[in-house]
Amino acid sequence: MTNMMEAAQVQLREMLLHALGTLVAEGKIPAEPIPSFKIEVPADKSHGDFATNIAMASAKTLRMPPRAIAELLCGAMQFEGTYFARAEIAGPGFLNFFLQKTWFTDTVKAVLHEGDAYGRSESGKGKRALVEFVSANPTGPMHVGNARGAALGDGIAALLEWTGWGVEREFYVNDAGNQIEKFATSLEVRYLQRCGQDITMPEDAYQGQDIVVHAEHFYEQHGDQYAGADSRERRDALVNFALPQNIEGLERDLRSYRVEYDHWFRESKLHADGSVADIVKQLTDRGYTYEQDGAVWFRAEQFGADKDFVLVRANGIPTYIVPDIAYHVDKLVTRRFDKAINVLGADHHGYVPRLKAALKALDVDTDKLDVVLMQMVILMRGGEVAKLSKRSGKAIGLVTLLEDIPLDAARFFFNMREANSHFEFDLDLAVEQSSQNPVYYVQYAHARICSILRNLKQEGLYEETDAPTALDTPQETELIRHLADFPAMLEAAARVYDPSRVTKYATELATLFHRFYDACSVKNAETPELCASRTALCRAAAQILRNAMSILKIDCPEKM
RNA sequence: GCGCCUUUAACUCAGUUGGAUAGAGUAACUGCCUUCUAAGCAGUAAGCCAUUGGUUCGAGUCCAAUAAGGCGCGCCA
Repeated sequence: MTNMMEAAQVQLREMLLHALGTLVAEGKIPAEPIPSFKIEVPADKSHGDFATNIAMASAKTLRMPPRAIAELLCGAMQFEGTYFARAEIAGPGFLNFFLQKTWFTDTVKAVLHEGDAYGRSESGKGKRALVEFVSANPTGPMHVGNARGAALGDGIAALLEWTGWGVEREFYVNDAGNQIEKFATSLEVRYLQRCGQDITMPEDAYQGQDIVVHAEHFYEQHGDQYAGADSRERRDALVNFALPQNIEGLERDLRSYRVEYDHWFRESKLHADGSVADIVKQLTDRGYTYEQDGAVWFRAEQFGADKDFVLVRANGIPTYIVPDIAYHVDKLVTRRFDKAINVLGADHHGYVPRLKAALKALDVDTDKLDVVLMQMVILMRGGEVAKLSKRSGKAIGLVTLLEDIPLDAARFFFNMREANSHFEFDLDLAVEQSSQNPVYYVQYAHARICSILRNLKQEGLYEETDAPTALDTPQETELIRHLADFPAMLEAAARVYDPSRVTKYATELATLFHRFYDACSVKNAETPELCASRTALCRAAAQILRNAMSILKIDCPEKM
């Protein structure tokens, strides 16, 4: 809850406004409305801890040179009892502010005091979000894109939880429709082939070995008793046999990837309870459909989509988008989520405006639906594109990927880049146990801290204080500044649905810690006070590393 | 043809709502362990931020056009 960055910023803004008021009252500057100005953290630390452009921004309305305004402000500001020690004027008229020690010690104190909860906020309090991700086709194994989607979706869900949202994770199971028919056809052919019939697999059916395995197992149980049966009966039996196994497999594989869903929502439910038919009826009742070439079309263009599209085929079967519309009505209207967040592959981007057009036509608030598009993953090994698992030689999917690389590496790597950027996944790097591997780099920082603390305890030097006193080397203050950034980083990451900010933050934190480690000895600190203060800082850094990694469900080992 | 995304060091990428001298890692080179984990740190070298124009005190960042690459525009999902 404590956000020291924000606290300092708010205080500084008040100080500036107060100083302006004083100057106006003294007649030193004209009484003009204050233009909007910014308080930011300068990139260059020699420019202080905070800087403002207020003098430059108000130069025009006050009809005074920026530096003159800056000097007046500087003189009128009251620093007593604040987090700030002093101000400097620099460059074209920047005002740079320097924090005083109490801010740094208070920051470490806050981290230690709040512990596992440090960084949590309540901006989403009282609101409920449904995060739908992966939703892989249950007719076969998950691919690499699903592995990225799983890490990403799970990270987004966690970020929302950390910012106070009530979050539910959901997997939409496409257990109905055309692809199930294709699944049935594929199973049927393999089964009949197993029964000795000479038929060939259609080209557009599923060619994978998993289908052959299902057919074999089915044959082991039932022999050729379905060989002469009615095709419909045979297909149903095959699907009822194989599909539940596949869905269980998805659950199992995702759980081993540390993803736990609250709901597995079945598409078949929407067909069975009439929701799908109801969508067509509602759109038709509202006059938003028309018939052409025997099919029912939706006037999507009228609602902002690029073109109209078919809802019901000439053969009477609805297209895939109708259950999808029903599904989103269910999320936002029936289940009343304040936000529905979908993680989708970028190849689906054309579909989003169409779905939104239909929802708009049904008076659903489409601002409640946010789609996170995820670009393709390219796997690289030895400088070349990799398609097959090194260990099993099978195509690399979510499961086979984890045969080749550690789970922590997969979850970290898939969250290194923001969703909307093509991702080149370096398989060699992910297995490498060295500093080049960012996962190890971060984990190593944590293990190193644990080692320091173990050593202190062993030598009887460990003192658990949460009130550090003297931390003022550059390595110490920069580390603390970064600790203070954690809550704001999480807030921003949650707002833009971007877990990659967490991996970037953690990597930077590890860097700052390693620098601190190199420059400042804890065990051999000059005074007991300094030793205790640095111990507190170490504990605070480790705490935040754990908090950050827990969001991504990555382990922080105590020994490496 | 229309739409979305991408373009920053040799390679992979950061770069907050426009701010001060554009940053990391890898690869190359140079240093630092009798001292808490060298899986680390410090340093050197490396840039026409794709191109052109615009907006303004100020642009890698915003706008427009162009170029290159990826993806999408089914009675597939």
